[in-house]
Order: sequence, then C-alpha cells, then structure tokens
Amino acid sequence: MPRSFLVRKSAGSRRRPNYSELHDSSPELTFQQPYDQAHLLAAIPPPEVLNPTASLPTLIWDSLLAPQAQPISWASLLPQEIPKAGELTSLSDEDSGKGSQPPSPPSPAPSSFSSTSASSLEAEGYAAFPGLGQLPKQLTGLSVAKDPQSRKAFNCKYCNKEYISLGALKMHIRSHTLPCVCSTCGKAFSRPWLLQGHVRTHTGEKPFSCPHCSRAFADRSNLRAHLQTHSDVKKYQCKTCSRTFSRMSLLHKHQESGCSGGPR
DNA sequence: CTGGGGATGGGGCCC
DNA sequence: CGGGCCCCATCCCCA
Repeated sequence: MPRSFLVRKSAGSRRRPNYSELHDSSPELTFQQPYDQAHLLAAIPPPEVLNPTASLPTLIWDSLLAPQAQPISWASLLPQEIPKAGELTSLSDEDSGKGSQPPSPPSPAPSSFSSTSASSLEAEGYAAFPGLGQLPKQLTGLSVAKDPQSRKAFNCKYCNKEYISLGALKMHIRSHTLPCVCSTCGKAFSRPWLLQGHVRTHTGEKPFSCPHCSRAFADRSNLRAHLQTHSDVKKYQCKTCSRTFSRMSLLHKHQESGCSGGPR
C-alpha cells in the first residue's frame, strides 16, 4: 500500500526548497494507485521471475496537486534565534539517540538540536497554537469531523486532509509547521531526523558505507539504492520490453520516454 | 536517454 | 501517546 497515499505534496514543493514559502499539501487525495503493482514488482527478484507483470506506476498525483494557500508564513516559522552555525553539529547528536542511527563518529557538540532549535521553533512557530504536542482543537480541526459512521476523523485545518488518528494528524501538521530548522541554511523540516539527514549535506558526513565498494552515503536509503547497482538482478522490469532497472524511477523514466517495446 | 547519486517526504513500527 | 527510527517512494540533477 502506498505510503503516502493520504498526504501527497506537489512535486515542486517537495523538491524545491523555496524558503520563502511554506509548501503545502494538496487537497484531499484519496487515490487508488496502480502504484501497488510497482511495489509488488519491487519484490520480484530472480531473473527468471522477471515477468511481464511488471507494472507501470503512473504518477498522477503531482499533476493533480495545486499549490495551496500558505497558512503560516515562513517568517513566522524561521526562528530569529536560529542557533549559531556552531551548534549545527549538535544535530548529529541524535546519532547517539537510539543507536539505529548511522555508525557515525561522535559528534563534537552533543546536545540538543532538537531541544534547541526545534523547541525554540515550536515555541515560536507554534506560538499561534500552543505546542504541537497538544494541538489545539481549533487547529487540528478537532473540529473533528465525525464521519457518518461515527468513526472519528481528524481534519487538518491547513489542507483539510483527514486522518483517523490524532497522532497521524499531529505528525501531518508538522509538515505544515516545519518545526525543525537547519541552523545553517534555515531550511525547515517536519521531523528532527529529516533535519538530521539534511545537516549531513552540510557536514558531508556519510555514515553509510557500501560493503562492495568504497562509496559512502549520507542516507541509508541511498545506500540501499546504490546496492542495487551492484546487483545483477534489477528489481524493476518494463513489461513491454522486459528490460530491468535498479530503481522504479528509472523504470518510470524509461516508460515515459516511450519504451520501444523490444528488448535491448 | 540512461544510470546513478543526492535529497527529502511520510506512514508504520517499536520502545 | 509521543519520539525516534526504518523503510519506501520519488524527485532533481548530473555524467
């Protein structure tokens, strides 16, 4: 099942860090994507198994998403007191958190990025709505739309998306408020670990090493993708030409560019 | 056009 | 219930 089936953002907003405005999600989206098929494919392994059932996950969401109003201005979110650049490294402090974090070397300034910038941010950015931890009902839309079946539903005040749990909604709200701000560039993120990963782009830290080559990555997912390049068997296959790809995105591109049909 | 790296978002799960 | 982490998805960019 698609992971972001409920909360999809426009491609542009996701990728384009326009710090001058808050990206927003789209209006209610409840697609049933052909997408799952792709997932299934992703699970196909042995070459012999590579069959024409390969999917063609067409991404239509983005095109359907229109920019929304920005309920909260960036100005109001960017903490005037963004921690000095020096505190940056404190972010990696989270590495020491649970241990599942990258085997990164100890960070110089262990501390509390999250408790610093994040909280200060929250204090500021959330001033309007007392702490994310206790989302005000008026915000969460705890104007709770009780659906007909009497099942509780929580609506986001910003985009009106609906969630079946308050926790999910709170998490979603963060994507609007972006409480985690990079002290180096000011970019904001919805979750601390997202910021953490971002910070690595500044520090150059690459805690995830490929066991097959000398490459290292800042993100585990990217290492995983990289590992595919070492694999003889690519996971994603074009059902038209049977060609296989290491990434779904490559398959997408291949198909979108018009698969010639014949195997190469 | 293809392949791959970099960056980032979000749901689910675990503690 | 909340925080943190995992995993997956996807886009952009460049060679």
